[in-house]
Amino acid sequence: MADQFGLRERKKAATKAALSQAALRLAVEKGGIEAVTADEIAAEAGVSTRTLHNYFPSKEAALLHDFQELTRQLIADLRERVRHQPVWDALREAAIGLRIDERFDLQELRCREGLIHESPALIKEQSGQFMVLFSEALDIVAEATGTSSDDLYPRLMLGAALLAMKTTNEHWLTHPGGKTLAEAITEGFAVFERGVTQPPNPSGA
Amino acid sequence: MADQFGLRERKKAATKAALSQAALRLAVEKGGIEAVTADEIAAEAGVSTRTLHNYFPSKEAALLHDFQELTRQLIADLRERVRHQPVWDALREAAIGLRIDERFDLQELRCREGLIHESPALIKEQSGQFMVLFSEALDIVAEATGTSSDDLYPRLMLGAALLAMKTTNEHWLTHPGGKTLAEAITEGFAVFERGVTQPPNPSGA
DNA sequence: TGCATATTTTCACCTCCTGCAAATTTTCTA
DNA sequence: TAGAAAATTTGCAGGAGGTGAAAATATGCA
Repeated sequence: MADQFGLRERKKAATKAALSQAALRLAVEKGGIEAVTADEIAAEAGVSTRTLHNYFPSKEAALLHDFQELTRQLIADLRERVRHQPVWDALREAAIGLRIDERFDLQELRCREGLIHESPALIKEQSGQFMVLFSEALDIVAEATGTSSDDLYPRLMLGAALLAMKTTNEHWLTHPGGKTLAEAITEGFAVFERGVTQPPNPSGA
Repeated sequence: MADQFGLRERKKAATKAALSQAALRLAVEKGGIEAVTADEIAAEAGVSTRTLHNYFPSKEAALLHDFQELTRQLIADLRERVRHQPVWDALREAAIGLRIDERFDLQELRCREGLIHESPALIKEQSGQFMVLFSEALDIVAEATGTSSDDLYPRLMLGAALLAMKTTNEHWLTHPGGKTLAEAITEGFAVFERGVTQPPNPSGA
């Protein structure tokens, strides 16, 4: 944990990013991650295959590196927010607070989204990461609501929040309808606030 | 599609079941699916390794065979129900209609649940299957609500329903609190009907 | 029964991923 | 700054997963 910004840590971060970029580049080029081997990705990034697997457990994980990073931030932010906010608000604002629209290249995100959508392996990897996120966040949510992580309610609430976040992000990315991402997320969460059986509000898509 | 009940089809179903059972048995025995090889499962079921992969793409898929079957039934049932029911009700009643509590051995389900919970590979496999289920059901939901499957709302509603189904099933299985499964599912769905920010009703867990 | 069809098996092959130890690089310290 | 100490990268070997193709076997039907 020390050395947060030492040269060593920065080089490692750079290598990770290079591997992730290489995976994305090659996958787009060849029309699917399954058409790319781990060897090719490593070569493209200028490291050995073994090094790729030192950083990532699989080529799919390499491609999803940014998401991994986002979940880390989400968890950290959430942990702070629940100290002075109702959990649901904390979840929504933490989702908005990621500022995906401002911090990432949308073209690149859309590429990745397309690749994921087409690849069973990537879908599984992403889903797996979401489950990890769910587990970690569940402890936070349960504690913040004074319930147990064994209870049904915190699971449903957290699940709804992650669902809203993922769904609205993807939808906004592929169907940008003049709204900002923050607005889209807010609307997505609102659906669960007023009850899913309530018809969507007039201004919503 | 012909020969629905021919000897051939029944033998294939039996082999599939045998493989699935073998996978479960061995995984429980060795304390995790990762401790079991595809070869062992095939041997236990009395077929060649290649045959295992003719039936299932992976040993994880073999272990989750029952769930695969359940999703097929859910889709079929849902397709019928939306013809004469509001979508949300159709989703809830289709979930209840699976009658998991009556048709499966609970001990066995709990074993599987435990194995899944412990294994990243199984979590991914199950999540992947859920995404397939989501895709197929989405077309049904979108059409039934007169919306497009590109729209945000049907995705959120369906997602909420699947989340409620999965979460309540798991919770009921591991924390049977005197309620029937149908009651538990109904309560899970109710959370999304009244809005997740509403406190759980007095009688709920 | 004997032919047509479907299933199972064998086999070769590629890729993924991990452990381990050697080699290399970076950092620290005297 | 030289050299020790620590961390990173690499090569290598090997187990396991998974697929294509063709041979072998089993099944269904006229």
